[in-house]
Amino acid sequence: MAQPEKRSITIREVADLAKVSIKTVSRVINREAGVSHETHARVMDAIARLDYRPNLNARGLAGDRSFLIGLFYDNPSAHYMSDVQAGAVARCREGGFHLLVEPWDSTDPNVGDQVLNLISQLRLEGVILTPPLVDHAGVLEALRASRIPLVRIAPDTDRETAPFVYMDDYAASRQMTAYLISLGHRRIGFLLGHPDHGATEQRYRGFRDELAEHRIPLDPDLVRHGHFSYRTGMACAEQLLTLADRPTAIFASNDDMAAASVAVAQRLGLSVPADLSVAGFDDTPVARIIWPQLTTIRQPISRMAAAAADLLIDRAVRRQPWTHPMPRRLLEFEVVVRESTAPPSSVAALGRARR
Amino acid sequence: MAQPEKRSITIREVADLAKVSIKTVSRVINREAGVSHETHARVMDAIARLDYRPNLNARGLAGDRSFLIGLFYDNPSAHYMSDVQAGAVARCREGGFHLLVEPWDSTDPNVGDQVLNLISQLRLEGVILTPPLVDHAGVLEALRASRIPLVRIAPDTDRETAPFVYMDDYAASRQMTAYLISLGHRRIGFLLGHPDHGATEQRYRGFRDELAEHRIPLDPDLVRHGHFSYRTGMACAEQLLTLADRPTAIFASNDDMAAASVAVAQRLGLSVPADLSVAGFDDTPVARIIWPQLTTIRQPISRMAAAAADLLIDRAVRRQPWTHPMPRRLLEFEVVVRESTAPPSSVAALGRARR
DNA sequence: CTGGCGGTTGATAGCGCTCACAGCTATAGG
DNA sequence: CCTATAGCTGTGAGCGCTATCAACCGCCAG
Repeated sequence: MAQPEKRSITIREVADLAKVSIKTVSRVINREAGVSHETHARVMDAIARLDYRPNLNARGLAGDRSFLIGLFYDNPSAHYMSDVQAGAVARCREGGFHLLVEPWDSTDPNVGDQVLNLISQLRLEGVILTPPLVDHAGVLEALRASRIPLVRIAPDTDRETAPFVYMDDYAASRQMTAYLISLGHRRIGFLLGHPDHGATEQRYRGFRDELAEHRIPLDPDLVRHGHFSYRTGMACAEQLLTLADRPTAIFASNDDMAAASVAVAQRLGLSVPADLSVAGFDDTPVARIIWPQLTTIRQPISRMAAAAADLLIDRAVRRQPWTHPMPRRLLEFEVVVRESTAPPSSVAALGRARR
Repeated sequence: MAQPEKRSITIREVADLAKVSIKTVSRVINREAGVSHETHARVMDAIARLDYRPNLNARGLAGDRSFLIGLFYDNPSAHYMSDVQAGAVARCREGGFHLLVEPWDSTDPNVGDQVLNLISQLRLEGVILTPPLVDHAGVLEALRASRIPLVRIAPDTDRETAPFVYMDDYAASRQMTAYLISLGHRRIGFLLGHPDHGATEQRYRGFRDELAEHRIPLDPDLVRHGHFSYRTGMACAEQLLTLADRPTAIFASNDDMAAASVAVAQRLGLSVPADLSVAGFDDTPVARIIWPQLTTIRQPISRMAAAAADLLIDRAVRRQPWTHPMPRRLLEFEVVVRESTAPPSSVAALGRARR
């Protein structure tokens, strides 16, 4: 069965139709200056009439480009990655770029090599790195060796060497802590996240400093080490809630652990938020799925990713390396108050008594 | 600051070092037959010594290929997409391909055009389509017009025109229904999914047919229309559970609605599973995050995606169109029994009485 | 009238690879 | 001895685009 060979339109045909040289068409495609208004219009018309789409492979080969940006990750959170991806893809599309997603196994000792291989084959024009891969020494080194433009999302270490985008975990944590204190809580439990994750320390510091600011002593019994997972959250919450002098509120480093705390509380016959307030961090879908819905911090995940893509595209288009100091972008978080927090029952009782 | 210009190794340098022509190197790279063992070894050695990585742009331009497979979606479920992506990426990497993810807005009337544009620019070698985009007429038509190889995941309509991978929603639904019946449930509520989604009908049919098989009459009051969302799930569950003669079990078309049912039940003071059994569908992370954990159906999502990538890569490598009948792959689901289901209290009481 | 200059356009040489086809060598067959 | 065949390797022409640099057209200053 003979296929009607589907040769696609090339730049030459456009040039012929517009009665210009291919170079001029190329100029128009690449938005170069120095094309007269009239010629530009004629070329655009020809492009539209022929439904011409420039071949990216050819553009890439001739110009040593690829119009591809890589999103590298090893984050197990589907929600986080889907937000990142949405933000990055949207921005790429506006800029005429495409997103190539590549998961990496950060425990694989050869991951640096594999990264190098990918990059030199595909000629990626930039790479976005997400936590926790963003702090992986091997990957970072491979990326630097290949001199590929790189933007990091919420990095923890080595912040001077490459541009990054971030939010202020520390400030967010302080703000949430301040909110719990303003409700009247004094005994607040804190659930730490995974020790390898940079945000863990930031969030804890924010909590501690805000307590100190209010001259509330930090009870070490009320601080537990989880790993951001639901399972570890349950264990921590159980320890906290079976304490003789249990906390009136729990601030968990992420929503999964907060959700676990709610579940444990309910199983122990405690009502949330009447007997226990629970606050999370991240505003993942879980926060709205459980009942009561979680008070939490909304991270600007997709906006961070968009900003990262933005930096990369800008650099690729200008074709100029970044200069020191490396650009960075700070994006705003938001404290989202829902149903899982309320004044502690003692205060509430006081309130009722006063009436 | 003068950059030491980083020219990369080309096929010519490999050829020189191996003392062969570039064509022979090309043969080795492409695993073509007809290269003597000795020559092959010499070339491989040169490649390794120079750390040569073929330029994909050049390979693509010369051979009219791209080594790129597109994953097109408009599925709002992060978990679903992340599973799909994981399966597809893994398979692509094994085959030397790369995954380009492209979300589309299926409500945009121009989506067909945009798809066409992307494809002709990037020369994708194949596209994987996920639900519900998989049944979008405009996208499907654009894809067919561009004659690009296409594999659909769990399509509903038009199943003859392109290869697809799927699981048997109908059988899964019957099996879950049978399980509930085997526990002793007779009044079982059913929560329908989104009417546009092909699986909705399949799952409902499975439920109905299994009831019929056991000669259990279908009470129309016990069937409610949700839209796969937590919110609609709550509304439906509320209606069901405030019925005078409420069901002893609810089978929800997906986990979100099942989770909502659990939440509503608990708010109404019903204990799950003692007073109400709840079963879900999909085995999303939610199923394990809520308490009690959901009995549900595990979809082979990432294996479906891997199978889809597999078909595409195989076709790209063979460079032969598929022949009728189009290939299809059926993958196995799994009923995952957790804590949200148990015999109805009447039966349990009976059980206790019998002891 | 000449030279110079900004604005615009075109001719041509690759980019690094694959493909069609030609050429070479060694062995087998007539 | 010549030709046929098979196995392996090389030659040269592009793929569709961008980059370099030259050419051209006014127009103005000297």
